[in-house]
Amino acid sequence: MGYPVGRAAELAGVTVRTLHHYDEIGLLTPGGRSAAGYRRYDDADLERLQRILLYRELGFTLEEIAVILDDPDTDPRAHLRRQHGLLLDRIARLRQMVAGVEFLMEAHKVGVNLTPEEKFEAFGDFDPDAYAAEAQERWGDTDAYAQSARRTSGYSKDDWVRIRAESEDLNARWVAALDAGEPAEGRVAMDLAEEHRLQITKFYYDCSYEIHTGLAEMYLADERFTANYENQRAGLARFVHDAILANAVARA
Amino acid sequence: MGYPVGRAAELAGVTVRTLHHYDEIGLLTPGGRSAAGYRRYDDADLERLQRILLYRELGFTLEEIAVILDDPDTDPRAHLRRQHGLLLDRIARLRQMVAGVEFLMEAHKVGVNLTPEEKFEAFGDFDPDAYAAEAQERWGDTDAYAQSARRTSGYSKDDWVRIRAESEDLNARWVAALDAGEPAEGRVAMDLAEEHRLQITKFYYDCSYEIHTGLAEMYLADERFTANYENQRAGLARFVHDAILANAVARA
DNA sequence: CGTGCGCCCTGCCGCTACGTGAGAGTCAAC
DNA sequence: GTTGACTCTCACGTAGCGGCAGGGCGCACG
Repeated sequence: MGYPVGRAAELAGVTVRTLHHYDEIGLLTPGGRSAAGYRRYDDADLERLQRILLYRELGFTLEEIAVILDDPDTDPRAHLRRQHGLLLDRIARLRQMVAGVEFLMEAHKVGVNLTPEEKFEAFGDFDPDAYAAEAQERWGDTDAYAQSARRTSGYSKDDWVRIRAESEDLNARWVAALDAGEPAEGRVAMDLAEEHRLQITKFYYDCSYEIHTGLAEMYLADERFTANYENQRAGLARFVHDAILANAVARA
Repeated sequence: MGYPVGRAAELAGVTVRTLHHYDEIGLLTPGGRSAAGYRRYDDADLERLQRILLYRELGFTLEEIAVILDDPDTDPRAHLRRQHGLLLDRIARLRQMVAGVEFLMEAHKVGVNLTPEEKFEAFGDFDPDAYAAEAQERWGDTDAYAQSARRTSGYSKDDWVRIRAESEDLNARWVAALDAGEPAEGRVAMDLAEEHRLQITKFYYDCSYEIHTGLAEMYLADERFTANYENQRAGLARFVHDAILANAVARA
C-alpha cells in the first residue's frame, strides 16, 4: 500500500525530482519506505502535498510553507479557509492589473500621452490599506482580509480611480497637519485618523478601532508601510501612528 | 534627462539590483549613460520595463520575455491585448482553484471521504480543452482564448462539476468506439468528433472546423495532450485526431 | 576647500527550487 | 534470465535575483 514516487508525482502534477527535493529538505517525508528503500507515499502524505502545492502557487517559499503546515493549531479547515482567502486576494490583484491594461488600451486608443509615472500607477503599486488587510490576515485568521478581497474584486476601473483620489486627498491633509505642527493627540489629527478608519471601512472592510490600532503598529513595524509614509514627509509614519492610537483611546 | 537607476526602480517597484541584472543579460539596456557611466532610463526604457514586469508576473522566463518583446511584428496594442488575455486566463485558473477549495470545504463539512485522486482532481490538472485555447492563443492572436477565459471565469462550482461530467462521458464513448474497432473515418467516430466540437463551443469558445482541426493536430504534437489520451487507451490520441479531421472534411 | 552623505558603479559570492544526468540497484513480465 | 520501466543516491548546473565589498560621483554645508 502507498504510492511509489512516480505515481504520486503524476497524481499531483509535479516531477519526481520535486518530491525528492521536498524529502531532502524535510518538507514532505514519505510515510514509509519499501524493503529496497523505495519511497512510499500514503494518503496523508498526498494531502500534505496538495497543501504544499497550493501555498506554493500562492507564492510562499518552501520554508514558509513548512512553518505554516507544521503549526500545530491550524486544522485542515483553517487551511482551506486561508487558502480560499489568499486565492481571492490574488484574483483581486489580477483584476486590478486587468483594469490597468484596459486603462492603457483606452489611453492608447484615444491617443492620450501618459507620463511613465501614470503608466506604472495604472497597475497600482497596490494600495497600502488593501495590502494591510492581507498582511493582517496572512498569519492571523480573521476574515477582514477575505472581505477586502471580495469587495475589491468587484471594483471597476472607475472605482479605483475614485478610491485613489480620495486616498490621496486624505494623505495630503495628513501632510498638511504635520507641516502645520498639529499635535498627534490633537483634535485635527484625531479627526483625520477617524476619517482614515472610515475610509478603510468604506472601501475595503469593517475596520474596528482594534484593527485600526493594529494597522497603526504595522505602519511603524513594517518597512514597506513606513517607507510609504516617510517618503512623503519625515516623521509622518509616527504621526499617523500616534494619531490613530489617540483616536482609538478617545472614542472606543 | 532620463531617470537614474534608483528612480526608475522606485517607479516600477523593483530593486536596483533587478535593473542591473536586466542590463547584464541584455533584457533592458538603458537608453544612455551619463559622463560618469551612470545608467539613464528614458521613457521608452520604462515602457519596455513595464511590459517585462507584466509578462514576468504571468510566469514567463526572462529569456521568453526577450523573445516576445524583440519580435518585430508585435506592436504595443498587440502586447496589451495579449497581456489582457493572459491575465484573464490566470484569473480563470485561479477561480478554478477557488472552486476546488470550496469543493473540498463542502466535502469536509459533509464528512465525505475523498480518494487522493479525487482531491487532486478538484483543482483540475486544468481541463485539456480550455488549455488548448491558451496554447492556441499564446502565440497566435485570435480571440478564442480570451473568449474562453471570459466565459470560464463566470463558471460556478456546480458548472464545473457538470462540465467535467459531460467531458468524461464523451471521453468514455471515445474509448468505447476505439475498443469496438470503429474506424476513425466512420459515422460513429465522426459523430463523436462533432459532439466534441459542439461541447467546446458550448463550454469554452466558438470552435470552428478550422480551429477544431488545429486542436486535433495539437493532440498529436503536444505531449501533454497526447499523454492525456494515451493514458486512457493506446492509440486514442491518433483515433481522435483522425476522426476530427474526417469530420471536418465531411461537414465543412 | 574639504568633508560628509547619498547615490551610483562593477565584481562576486550566496541562495532557492529545482533540472539534469551518471551510475547502480529493483521489479514484474516475458 | 534478460529486458525495460522504475527507483535509488550523489552531484553539478541554472535562473533570478539579494547582498555586500571596494570604489567613484556630486552637491551641500561649514
